[in-house]
Amino acid sequence: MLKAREQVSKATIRRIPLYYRAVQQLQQQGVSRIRSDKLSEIVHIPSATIRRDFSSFGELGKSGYGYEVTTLVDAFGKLLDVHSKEAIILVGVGGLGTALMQNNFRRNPDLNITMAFDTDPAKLGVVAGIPVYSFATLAAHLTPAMHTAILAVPSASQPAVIHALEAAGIDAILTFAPKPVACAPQTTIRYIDLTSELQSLLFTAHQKVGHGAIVR
Amino acid sequence: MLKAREQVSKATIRRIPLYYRAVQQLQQQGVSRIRSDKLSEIVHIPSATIRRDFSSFGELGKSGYGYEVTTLVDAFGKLLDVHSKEAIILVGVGGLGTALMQNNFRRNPDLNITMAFDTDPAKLGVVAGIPVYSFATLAAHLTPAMHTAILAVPSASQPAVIHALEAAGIDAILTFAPKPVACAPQTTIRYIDLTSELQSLLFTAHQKVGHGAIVR
DNA sequence: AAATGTTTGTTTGCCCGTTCACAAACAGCG
DNA sequence: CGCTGTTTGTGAACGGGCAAACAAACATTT
Ligand SMILES: NC(=O)c1ccc[n+]([C@@H]2O[C@H](COP(=O)([O-])OP(=O)(O)OC[C@H]3O[C@@H](n4cnc5c(N)ncnc54)[C@H](O)[C@@H]3O)[C@@H](O)[C@H]2O)c1
Ligand SMILES: NC(=O)c1ccc[n+]([C@@H]2O[C@H](COP(=O)([O-])OP(=O)(O)OC[C@H]3O[C@@H](n4cnc5c(N)ncnc54)[C@H](O)[C@@H]3O)[C@@H](O)[C@H]2O)c1
Repeated sequence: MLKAREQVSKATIRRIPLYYRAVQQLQQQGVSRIRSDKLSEIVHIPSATIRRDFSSFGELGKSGYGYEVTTLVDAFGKLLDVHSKEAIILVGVGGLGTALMQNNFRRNPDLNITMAFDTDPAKLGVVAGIPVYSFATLAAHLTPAMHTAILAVPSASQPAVIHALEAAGIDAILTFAPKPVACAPQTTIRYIDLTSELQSLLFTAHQKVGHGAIVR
Repeated sequence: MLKAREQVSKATIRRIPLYYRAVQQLQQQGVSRIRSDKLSEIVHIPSATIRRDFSSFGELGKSGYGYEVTTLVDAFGKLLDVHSKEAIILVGVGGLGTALMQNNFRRNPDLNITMAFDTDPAKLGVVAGIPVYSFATLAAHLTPAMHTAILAVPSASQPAVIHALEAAGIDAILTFAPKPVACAPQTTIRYIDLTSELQSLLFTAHQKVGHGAIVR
């Protein structure tokens, strides 16, 4: 059973999606049970860490046996709230935004970009089956059930866009523009900073004398 | 002066690009000196952390005065090896790959995608001024100076692609396909897992009762 | 030149996350 | 049913990074 809301560490939270993806794949392959050391080889995470992570959600496994795959799929699916579909909006239908719309997390039925917005009139219309509206009509198109936005706008536009999104009720934002923005207390922003990732990767790769590494 | 290669923590390394971007911007704005507490407001990193990070590269600042902006720009530029241009190759000219080529880190003159590869004959040619070659001709086009690759291929193709890249002398890889791959010891792989980022963002946003957060 | 005020670099303690290692719990089997 | 072998869940030790706080170092002012 799932534990009552205790305290799930941030590091663990970031690994849940990896676990979920792995056990889903196992289920599709017809594997019905899995041991922590075997799962470790698949996800490249130490088995001790896996067991500690899993135990923070309750007693999911059985000693001397392992974990029932369906138990894990159910548990993580519940945690990630897979069955209540997330209606995600996208702002900025440029190169990156278009790629995201075409892909649209198609492997994950719960994640769905349902509409997009742009200021450039040339971008309005339909892309990959998803409507693109004028950014000026943001408030008119949002429903109260929409909490989540992906941003692929230029850095310079970002503060104004975030401000408008917060006013429209969005409180979870994933953005590709690295400009730090002061946000409202209830808002969570995650930055994906591709340039920084590449630069720090190059730094570690150059600096490295010793052994190889997989960096997350 | 820059310290002899001591020990730079991984957490610090990930922040160098942020610092570099910030001080570059300050320089462009004509600001000639900056204090750690003022810089803190710009990059949203505590001033104590900033000073500790900076001090790991030597004594860059002056007490009772702050930091000379040009000193910082020089120091971080040297650290990130900004003046030796990195020739980066891209594999997988799909939606994401095309977006990366069009952008091509244009703000950073040192980062340059110089050629791309794909298996689909329809993708070959030139995109955004960058030649796209058949993936079968990878070895023929690479020069010994090329260490770095960005991957935007489907997860299923990834292991084979990484294997071929390693054989061709690539040892730093940034990839968007989340499938974990066992790599050679000298290779560094950084995964950008957009689906995981989004899912764990949703988890934290839902779980949150208290105050807002910026998550990196 | 001395006095004052400011800001750095670093020392210290703390917290979070990882890893080790083992007792307890269970499966499998005779 | 008892015995053996296996694997979990977790207490304990460890390590790394963060934040507070302060002495030393420098700028500035008188
Ligand atoms: N594509 C890359 O390789 C890459 C790499 C690093 C960082 N990024 C960052 O990702 C973001 C998007 O990149 P891109 O390549 O798609 O850029 P892009 O220029 O192709 O697209 C930006 C889009 O945002 C729209 N836009 C501008 N202001 C807007 C506003 N106020 N409201 C709504 N829409 C607005 C533009 O009309 C355009 O369609 C940028 O911040 C960029 O710095 C991209
Ligand atoms: N675009 C997104 O929103 C998004 C989101 C999450 C994850 N991803 C991941 O990023 C990666 C790329 O995404 P995309 O949307 O650009 O996919 P895409 O299907 O548009 O492009 C993939 C490209 O790789 C090429 N390719 C396939 N096998 C190859 C091989 N062996 N060697 C060289 N090239 C090969 C294909 O011809 C195609 O051009 C995928 O792994 C995807 O899972 C993308």
